[in-house]
Amino acid sequence: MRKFEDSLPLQLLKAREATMLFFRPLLHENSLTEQQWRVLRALYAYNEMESKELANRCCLLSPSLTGILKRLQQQGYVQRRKSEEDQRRTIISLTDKANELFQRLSPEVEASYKAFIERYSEKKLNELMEMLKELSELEP
Amino acid sequence: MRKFEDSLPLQLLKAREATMLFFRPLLHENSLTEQQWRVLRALYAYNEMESKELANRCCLLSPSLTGILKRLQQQGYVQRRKSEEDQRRTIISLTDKANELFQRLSPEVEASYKAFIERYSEKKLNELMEMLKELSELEP
DNA sequence: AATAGGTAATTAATATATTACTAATATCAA
DNA sequence: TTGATATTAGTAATATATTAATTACCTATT
Repeated sequence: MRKFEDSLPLQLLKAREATMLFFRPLLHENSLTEQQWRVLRALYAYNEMESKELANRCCLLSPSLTGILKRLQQQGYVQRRKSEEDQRRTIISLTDKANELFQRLSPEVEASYKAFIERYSEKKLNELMEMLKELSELEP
Repeated sequence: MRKFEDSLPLQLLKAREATMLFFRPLLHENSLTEQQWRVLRALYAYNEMESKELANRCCLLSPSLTGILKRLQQQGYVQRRKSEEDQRRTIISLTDKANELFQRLSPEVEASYKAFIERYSEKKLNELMEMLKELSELEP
């Protein structure tokens, strides 16, 4: 059988862990989890979204998202409202407080990204991103 | 700021998710979680290991590993013993039952791997693995 | 021998992941 | 319009992730 270290899922996990070492301290300083930041970032990029679309974009399952949103709402970062057309749907958006947080943090996140690129190389990053995107779209 | 979808951690997550679609059904049929299988696989490859080394190889933190081992032990798949030289260390090994499970499953896992390669291409997989391994070794 | 400092594993507390299930609403065919 | 079916969000239960704190043991120094 394939060697243990030659498992693609394991290497994807390790690569992600190594990458997050560049960003985690910054998030941690601001009392944000990875997932919370992912949600804030998606909402900032798309203004507002239904819960389901948000989950898809953030690669989260809806029970996870429910809890994440509950805590983000408690901290005053997001608000929910029901869709007019379809009462099943919830629409999520950022508060002003969240927009301020985002604008304060985003330059630092970009700086971390820059530090990452200096260690890894921009060319390799672009190649890697291409391969990952192709892989993401694969279906069994 | 960088586009939301151009986040490397997000793409690593999505790529891993897409990859796991090829393997998860098989594990699920056998009532194993990803993490449990990762631990079994590492122990099969290295015969026995201290808890700390096992955690490192599997990319798990020790509190997670504690719970995973507890459940694997309850199901009769692993056994623990204290190290003779250093009473702080625990040495983990597979039971016969686990070795049998592993030998029964590994051909099916390899078959899933083959199915994956047919959809993604072996050449790309090798290139991707190289880039991931290099990334894994990166330090901030 | 006694103590200070370090390490390995675990526990505690909280956040998230995963699967199964439920409640409410929407859609569509009969 | 009703009744079967599908969809969305959420709940419940269990497994794992994460950080902090604890316990037991080791090591070196005094």
